[in-house]
Order: sequence, then C-alpha cells, then structure tokens
Amino acid sequence: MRSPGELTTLFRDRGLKVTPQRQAVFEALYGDESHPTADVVHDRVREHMPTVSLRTVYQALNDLVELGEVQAVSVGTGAARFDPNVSGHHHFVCRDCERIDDVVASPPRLKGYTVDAAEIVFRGLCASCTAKQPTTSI
Amino acid sequence: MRSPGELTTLFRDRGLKVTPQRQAVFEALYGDESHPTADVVHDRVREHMPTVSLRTVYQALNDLVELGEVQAVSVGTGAARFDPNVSGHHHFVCRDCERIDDVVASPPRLKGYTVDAAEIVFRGLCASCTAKQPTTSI
DNA sequence: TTCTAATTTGCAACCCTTGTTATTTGCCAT
DNA sequence: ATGGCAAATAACAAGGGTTGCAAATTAGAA
Ligand SMILES: [Mn+2]
Ligand SMILES: [Mn+2]
Ligand SMILES: [Zn+2]
Ligand SMILES: [Zn+2]
Repeated sequence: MRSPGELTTLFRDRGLKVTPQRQAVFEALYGDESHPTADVVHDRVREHMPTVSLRTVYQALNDLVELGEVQAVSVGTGAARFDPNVSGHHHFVCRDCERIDDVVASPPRLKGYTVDAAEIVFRGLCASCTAKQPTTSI
Repeated sequence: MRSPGELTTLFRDRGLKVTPQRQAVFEALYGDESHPTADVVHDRVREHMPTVSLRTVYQALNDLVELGEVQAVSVGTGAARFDPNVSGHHHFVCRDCERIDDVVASPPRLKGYTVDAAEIVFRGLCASCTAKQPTTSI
C-alpha cells in the first residue's frame, strides 16, 4: 500500500473524495503488519476521531481493496483481516490466539512455531469457467 | 471420512448416539467431492427426510469435524465448506462460480485452469503461544 | 421395559458485513 | 471566494451464516 500522501492523489484521480475519515484509515493501516480486522481499524481510528462509524471504515477498506492497495485475508470463520502488504507473501495463522504473521519463505521450518498444517489455496477460474471466458487464458 | 457403517461404531464408542438424522448426514457426505456448505448438505438430507432441521445438520457436521472425519474448508467470506477428504490435499477456488476442486499436486500448472494466485496458509501456534504451551513442541 | 443422558427442533440471538437514506461535505467550475 | 453537485458519512436496519437455549423427544444401556 502506498503512503497516505500518495493515496490522496490516487483517490482524487479516481473521482473518490479524500475525507478526514478516509485519511484516518490510511494512517491506521499504513505500515501495519498485524492484519487487523475492520473493527480493530475502527477502534484505532476512533482514538483520534471518536465519531467515525464502523460503516465508514468498511467503506474505506473496501475502496482500498478495490484499488489493489490492500488485501483482505480470509482465514477461518471470523472477521476478515486487512493487509496493506500486497506483495506475494503467505501467512501463518495461530490456532490459539489467531495472530497472523507474514511468511516469506514458502515451505519449511518456521523457527519457534508449531506448524500443524500448511494449506495452499489456489484462486482463479476453474476449467469450465475458463472455457466459457471471453478473454482466453492458457 | 470412514463409511457410514464405521462411523456408527465410532460415534457409539464416543458416547454419541447414532440417530437417523446423523446417518443421513453421513450418507450425504460420504464420498462427496463437491465441498458442500451446511445448507447444501441440509437440502440433500431433506430429500429423503424432510423434517431435519438445519441446526441438526450443523451439529452433525461439527461432530464429524471434531472427530477428525471431516474438515471444514474456509476460503473467502461465504459459508464454510465441508470436506470428507481429510488426507493432505489442497484446493482450487474459482473466483467466478466458487467451485472448489481438489488439488493433489502441490505447486504448478493446473491444466485448463486460470490461476490468479496461490496462497499458502500455515496453521498452528505462533512463537509466543508455542513458548507458553504446557506440552513442548520443537 | 425403564431410565437417563444425549439429541432434535424451533426459535432467538450472535457476529460480521452490507443496504438504505437523509444529511453533510469535498472539490471542481465559475 | 462561492455555488452547485456528486460523493461520502452516519445511523439504522437488514442480511447471511452460525450458535445458544430450552422443551420435547429418543437412543441405547441396564
Ligand atoms: Mn500479510
Ligand atoms: Mn478437498
Ligand atoms: Zn498465538
Ligand atoms: Zn468456475
């Protein structure tokens, strides 16, 4: 995710307005590595701006996801986690405290961790949806 | 997941009763590779047993998950998908129709598919939770 | 058969997220 | 600087998925 300053330009270029609420979400998420939920972002924003609604935080987060500046990480059944790091990396999900840590190395030993399982989730178009797609893929 | 017959024994051994409703869930899921939601299982069960409640289906599915006979696959934000295949395998999630296919080969080319991304999700205990665990892990 | 603990149902409640709409506001053009 | 308009906000309700609860039923051991 770009810096709050760069996001200001990006949003205006797309016809999106740069409100104080959105800027607060930018600040709350920029450089964050904790994969917070929308609710956590909301709490964080409200520390300096007590009247912001959770709905508005969701809106701002969804905008950032649509622009590709943030990724929504969905693991398990709880709330979605938001990640300003959109470069290719993986995640370790703690079954006890639900902490999510970034994992750069692809497969093996994670020092200090207890790894129960590693799931690889592929995303894209299945064979039948690929076949009926207008733009052809290999 | 074991056969419905074997599950009968397993359930009784654990002090769980084998009801017609549970047996219907066993039958509905046995050998299934479509990763159905609880709702889909419910519909399937009701074809032969119209009075079964969704609550009971959830109960049966949760029991099976707790016994390790079924895994709940959580990808994206929708409903959980249930998988009677608990051997180590991965999944392909279609971004269009949300179909989930099994993937046996770990990394590469999936013929006919359009692969946008491959996420590896590690699950277990993070470093701090591992450290405070009674039973030590490496 | 009898007894008891487990299960089923139907319902309400929960959590997370989005729809709706009246009001406010950013921001472009004047 | 001001006006006007499209976009955003806030508050609220509602939606989907899942679980909690309690009364009635039932499996299965004795
Ligand atoms: Mn991350
Ligand atoms: Mn599977
Ligand atoms: Zn942990
Ligand atoms: Zn598809």
